Amino acid sequence: METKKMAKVFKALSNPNRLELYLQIAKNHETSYKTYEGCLINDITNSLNIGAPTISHHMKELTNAELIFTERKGKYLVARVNEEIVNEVNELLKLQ
Amino acid sequence: METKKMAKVFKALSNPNRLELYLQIAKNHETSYKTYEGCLINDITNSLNIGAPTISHHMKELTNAELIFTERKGKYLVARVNEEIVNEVNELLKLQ
DNA sequence: TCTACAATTCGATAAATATCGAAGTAATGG
DNA sequence: CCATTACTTCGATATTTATCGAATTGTAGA
Repeated sequence: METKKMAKVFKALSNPNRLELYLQIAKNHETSYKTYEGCLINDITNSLNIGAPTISHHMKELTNAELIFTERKGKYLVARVNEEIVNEVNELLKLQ
Repeated sequence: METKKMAKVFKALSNPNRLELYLQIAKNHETSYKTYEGCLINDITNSLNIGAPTISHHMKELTNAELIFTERKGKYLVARVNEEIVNEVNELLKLQ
């Protein structure tokens, strides 16, 4: 991948609250690997110390960097990590 | 590592020019693994399309995020990646 | 249909940031 | 010493960004 796109991914992870948001989405990915339906954003909103508009903004950034996919389930928003791009990041940062 | 420190690392990599700078330092790390003395910043300055003051600023950001170590060799500045922190980043991003 | 809840949009604002040119420092080699 | 080269510091600026409150949209359930 080109540097510019990668930089965008890193920028998406560069804000503490947004990184926390991403990590919770990724964590949920792990814990419910088999029956994975996605992570409920509403749960995260209640645990992070920022308002809903800001969460919404951060979600857009993560989506825009293609780190996650989102989908509406009824009145809830669910998110899943984009494994492919995360693997690319890991490749880029791997030493030797 | 705490999220806040990690976010700082990602922020350091979030600018295209600075990411390029880091990647060149990391690449030099690979190619001269045995006899590694560090990467000459002057070579990079000539290959990137930004001025010396900006390079200097970016170097400070990378250093501040502890992604690299720098050392003066005569009139040149040399840099080496901080393997430890890069490994931590990889751990954090690893899926499952 | 009314209420409650989840999420988004909008507009505003304070803070951070990338970049530059000019001037300064420091080291090298004549 | 003097000139050259490498890098840093400073001050300025235009742009981006994180966050908020208020208002809005959308969904579910009574």
